[in-house]
Amino acid sequence: MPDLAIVQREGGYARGREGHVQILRAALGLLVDSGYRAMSMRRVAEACDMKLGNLTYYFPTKEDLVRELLDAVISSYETEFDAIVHETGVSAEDRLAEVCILILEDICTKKTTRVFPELWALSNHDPFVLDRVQEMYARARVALDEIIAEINPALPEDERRILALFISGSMEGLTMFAGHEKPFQPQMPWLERIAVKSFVQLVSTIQPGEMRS
Amino acid sequence: MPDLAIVQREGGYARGREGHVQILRAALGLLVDSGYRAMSMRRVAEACDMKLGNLTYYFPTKEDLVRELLDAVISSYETEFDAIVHETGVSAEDRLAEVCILILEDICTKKTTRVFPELWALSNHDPFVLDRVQEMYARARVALDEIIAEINPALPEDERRILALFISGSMEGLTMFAGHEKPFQPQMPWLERIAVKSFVQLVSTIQPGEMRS
Amino acid sequence: MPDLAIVQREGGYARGREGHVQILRAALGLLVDSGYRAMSMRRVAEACDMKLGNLTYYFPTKEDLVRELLDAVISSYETEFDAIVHETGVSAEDRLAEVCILILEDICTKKTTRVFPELWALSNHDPFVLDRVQEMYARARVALDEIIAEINPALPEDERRILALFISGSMEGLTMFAGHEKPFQPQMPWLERIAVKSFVQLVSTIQPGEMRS
Amino acid sequence: MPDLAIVQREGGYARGREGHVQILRAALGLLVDSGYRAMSMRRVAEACDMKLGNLTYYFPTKEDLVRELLDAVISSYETEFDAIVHETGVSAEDRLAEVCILILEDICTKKTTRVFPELWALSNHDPFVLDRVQEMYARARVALDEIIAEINPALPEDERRILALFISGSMEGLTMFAGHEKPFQPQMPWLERIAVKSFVQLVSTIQPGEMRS
DNA sequence: AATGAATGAGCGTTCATTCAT
DNA sequence: TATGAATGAACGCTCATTCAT
Repeated sequence: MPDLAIVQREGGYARGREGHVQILRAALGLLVDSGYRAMSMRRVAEACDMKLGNLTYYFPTKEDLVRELLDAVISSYETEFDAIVHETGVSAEDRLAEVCILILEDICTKKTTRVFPELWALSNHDPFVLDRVQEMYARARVALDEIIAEINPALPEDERRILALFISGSMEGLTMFAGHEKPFQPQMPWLERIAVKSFVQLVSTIQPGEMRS
Repeated sequence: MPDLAIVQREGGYARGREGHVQILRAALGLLVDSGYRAMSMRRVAEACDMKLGNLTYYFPTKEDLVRELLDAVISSYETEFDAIVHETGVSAEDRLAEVCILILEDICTKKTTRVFPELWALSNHDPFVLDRVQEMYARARVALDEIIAEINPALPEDERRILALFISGSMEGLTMFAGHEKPFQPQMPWLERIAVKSFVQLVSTIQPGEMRS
Repeated sequence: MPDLAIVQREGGYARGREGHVQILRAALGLLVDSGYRAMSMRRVAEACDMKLGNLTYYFPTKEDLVRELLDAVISSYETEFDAIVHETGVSAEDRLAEVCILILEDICTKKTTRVFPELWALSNHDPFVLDRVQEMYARARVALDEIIAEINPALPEDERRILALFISGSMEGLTMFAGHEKPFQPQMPWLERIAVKSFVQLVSTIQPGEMRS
Repeated sequence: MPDLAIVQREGGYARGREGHVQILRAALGLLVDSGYRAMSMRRVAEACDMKLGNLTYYFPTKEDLVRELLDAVISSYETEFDAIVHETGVSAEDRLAEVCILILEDICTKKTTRVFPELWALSNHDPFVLDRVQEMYARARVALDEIIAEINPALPEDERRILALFISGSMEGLTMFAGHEKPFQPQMPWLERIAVKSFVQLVSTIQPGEMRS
């Protein structure tokens, strides 16, 4: 079962919190294993040995469940990203490599390969999902942004941000090709080296104003 | 309404041939505007002023409709890609730039931004969709592959292929950030220049065996 | 494919008659192999390589098809029964045995085992089917009736008829137990001997008025 | 409304238990009055003043409903048969007569006349129904078997069983002719006397090995 | 004779939701 | 907290039938 960053709810009974976690875990499991369509209230209830009626006690509507699940999933990624950032005594280039490899390894996990395409699809038609997902990526880019600033201090802030966006997006795009059970999963190590080389080169050589030319 | 590469049905009356494309167009319209979940047989029928019973005359099962739609959508991209490939009197670097810009512009269209995330999500749980989508990307990489071979002839075939995969994936990953109505859509021109610079640099400088190190 | 006594239709084109037979045969095949529910207009059309529209040219409504099929099936049994009746130089008892064995063997055929329960079920809610089926059985009892008269001439006509009914019904009742692919099909030879012994004994020993006692 | 041997559900509220039997009764009513085809989920729901959605709460699939109904119907016959068996101080012949008359009277009830032909038809294409129905008849033959053993102790077990099968099948076969609203229903009393005479005579006079000759 | 196209009704099933217990 | 019961809408699909071509 995938990890979840459960936001502790203030108040409520002990069992209540447990129930919440149990439900979110079951929902995520269904999402990962069988896709968003399979994540119905009934199946979630069944997956955590709970009757449908009780599930609606915890989450009165499906939207409630989806949003809380979204928060939990995204928070878990955000805390992950926040943890990476600052290492001392390591060159900025090496730290960039580290961050990239960390992200690309994560892409290969079943959870990430399965959940994110669902989120991208949902975000096309649900502004709430869109906001939440973009917010998460923004947080993920903070680390990249800082490293880029170290490597290429001459770059203005807005250009740095676009650069981080490009690097982040670049890696996300490999999900569909080299993610979990995807045809090029075995080639992920090669892709990692390509990515790192390419990103370091890019960040090092790009000139202020070059992308505006 | 988005374009579709409709395989003209031989035989039948004109009315029937019209019905066929009408349905596919309506289905695509729903997929683009409201997502895969909204693409129900009933709504498709309604969207083309047709009764449900008649829709099942054209497409006995939803799977039939989905597959034919998939074929039509993907074929339209494939013919697009095939058309680009060979231009004479232009440097390989410029042609790489052209191909990349073409793909990145396409990513910004509503159709592409909306359809592909749905396909990525579907392909996680539907082997047929996975196959068809990967097949399409393989065709799309042919052009990149040929250009890479020109720029960097020393590169062995398998490494060239991974390079093309990286470049293609890189661009796809920008869909969620700079695609139609996405927060960084206005920055797509910058991203294009970053991408082109980065890819040309990567292809030109990478050494045989480097990605295997 | 089961035999059918096709009533030649006067007039019409050559192909028309062929079509009729072809359809009835296909319908019977479906009825036998998959039951009445599977005998839909669509499946019948498909089973005889015909488009639905054309099937409705031959049989405008399903009722038409069912009734004509019923006529054809039942006629085939009636002609079978009519053929048996008169043999000379054979004792009445032996002829009774022969008729019974013939009927019991017929019960074991796939066609009879499968079709008749459907007819019995249909006849419960469709007076037309009821009439037609009972008419057929009446014809089948004629042979029995004549033989009974020979064996036990003292028996009044109405009692003879009930006797024939009992004997006929007795045998029909074995369909569900010893018919085609039924659990006691291998024991049918034993049942035949029991039946013959029992019926001969019954017909020989029953006294006029005894069943009215 | 016909009788049903309802297995009381443990647990649940009274409302729910009522709903359960209400549904089974309504389903049986439809089966008896209008045949299996009319026993649709929608009509069953309507027949017990229930919405379709609620019916599927009690019986998630139609198969569930059909099987439980089958169990209830067949159980009611089985308990009936089991109750008959042992009477003391009555000759075996008289008990045979009693059992036969009981069965033949039952055949004349609307429920039996209507339900069993449906089951016979269904059992041709549904192994579950076939098993359940044959199992019921096997239970029904136990009583006959014991009585036959008393009347003709010399008969080996396997021959006794076939004899019981013949007698049982004989009577079942009268359903279509003398059952409820069938053309010979008024003659059922005559048929009863014929049957009893015939069966007693058969059981008494048959010799071991005779049916194997 | 035969196909193509369309309708309207019904089927079994799944679903999110609500509310009484 | 938790279960049981109920609703109403939608789903994909099959069907008998009709009619233009």
